[in-house]
Amino acid sequence: MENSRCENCIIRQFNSLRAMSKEELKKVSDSKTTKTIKKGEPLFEEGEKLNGVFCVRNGVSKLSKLSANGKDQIVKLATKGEVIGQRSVIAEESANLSAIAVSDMELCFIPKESINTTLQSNPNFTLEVLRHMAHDLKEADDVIVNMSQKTVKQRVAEAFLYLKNNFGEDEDGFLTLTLSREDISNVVGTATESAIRIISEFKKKGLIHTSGKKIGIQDEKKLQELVDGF
Amino acid sequence: MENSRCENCIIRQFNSLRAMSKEELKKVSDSKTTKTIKKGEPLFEEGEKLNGVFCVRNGVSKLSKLSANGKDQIVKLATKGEVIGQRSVIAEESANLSAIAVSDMELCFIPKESINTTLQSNPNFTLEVLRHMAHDLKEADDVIVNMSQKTVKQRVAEAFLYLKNNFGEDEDGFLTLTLSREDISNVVGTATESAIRIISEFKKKGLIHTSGKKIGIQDEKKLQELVDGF
DNA sequence: GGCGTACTATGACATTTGTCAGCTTCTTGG
DNA sequence: CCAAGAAGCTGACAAATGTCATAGTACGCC
Repeated sequence: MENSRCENCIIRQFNSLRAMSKEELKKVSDSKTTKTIKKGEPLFEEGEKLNGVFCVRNGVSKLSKLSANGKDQIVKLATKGEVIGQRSVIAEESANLSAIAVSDMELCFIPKESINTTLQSNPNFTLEVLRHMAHDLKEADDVIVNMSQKTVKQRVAEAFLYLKNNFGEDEDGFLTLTLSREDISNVVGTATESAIRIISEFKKKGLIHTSGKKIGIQDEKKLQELVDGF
Repeated sequence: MENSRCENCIIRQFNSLRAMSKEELKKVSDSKTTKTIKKGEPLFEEGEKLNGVFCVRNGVSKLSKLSANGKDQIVKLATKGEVIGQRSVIAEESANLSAIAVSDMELCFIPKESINTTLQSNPNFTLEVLRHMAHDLKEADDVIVNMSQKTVKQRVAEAFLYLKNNFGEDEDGFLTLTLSREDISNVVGTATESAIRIISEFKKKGLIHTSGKKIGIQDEKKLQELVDGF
């Protein structure tokens, strides 16, 4: 694959790898491998030992955890530029979450040795990773509050706005990232039927429009008001 | 206060400060101040700019966030040995959560300059902080799953087991950390009345016993079964 | 082009949880 | 020691959400 040297990779600008030195990047680039993962296939599963991290070049992965009642809860959606699996590698634990592609993906796999060596020697890189993790932690705290204090309807509305802000819309005004109804319900933390019902309601009220699985936002303002509790 | 030099502080063994060098600790110790906070008083409030971090020597603080519906959600309980506020200092953001003492507290305030200097120069320290944050992030992810997939009853049961495992019991078999019913409901993410009702039910079923606000665990096994969904 | 499977949709109903109202019991300050 | 406010408790009811059943729809595969 051309242009596949980390030193030249634009993606890198968006994640902590930008704090690496030229030499460190060179080593990473030599040790990395490129992977293609099809929609629906796993990058890794909960409980698995990770031998490195994944840097997303293209596509989207859901990070989810199976709960006792047999339902998956999607904790995060990771996209272009994000690094997946760093938490487990840093804590030297097996994966707490499963990572499954929700669209075809292209990613680089970086062995943990490259990461660990740099973590121990380059404080700038470590600090950069730390800042990213601090950000993730804040987001996780916010999700906790939303989950426990907002209604399902509010969370569905919020999910749509999130999808628009983070993945954008296509030329026809539909959300670029199309999730199945089940995935939506797993993001929101509710039964699939409940999510579908709310989608129908939003459609009737003119807040969104749909075409097959695709969803488009029609009245962003009202959706936002709903999220904020009027 | 005697024995108040960081170099001699036992508390330090439990948190990332243990990765500091002798000289760094000396500087921290010279710049730190000791504070006493009474039960119910805030360490800081959501949105406030933090000029440093708090190292807990004694007592417990709740970290919570106010949601749009006017209810507090308690995201974490921090106790002896834990460092509060590091996320905000590292991300250079204002506090995302409020910290309020749930028992009388004794803590050290460490100005952010001491922290930031060490973060930039001592990779061991940075890595140690990173590991702690990775652990917090995992816990937060687990809370998200619990919040969205478990019933209120399961979460209440889990909260009691958590309180026992993390704060212990007194000689009479009551949980050492006594929370108000409202705080319990804010941990669990439910209405106060719902929490009270479930406490009554657990009492009737012989899972717990109470005396005033104090709660004691009677049948840990059954509580655990409840959490796991029978 | 049609068949089968998986996804979407909707109704009916059960269960869980929240809200409001009123009462009781602590706790605290004067 | 008493008064008053806060916290705990309970019932009745409403609202939100989950579950089960069933039917329609899309889509890949042969």
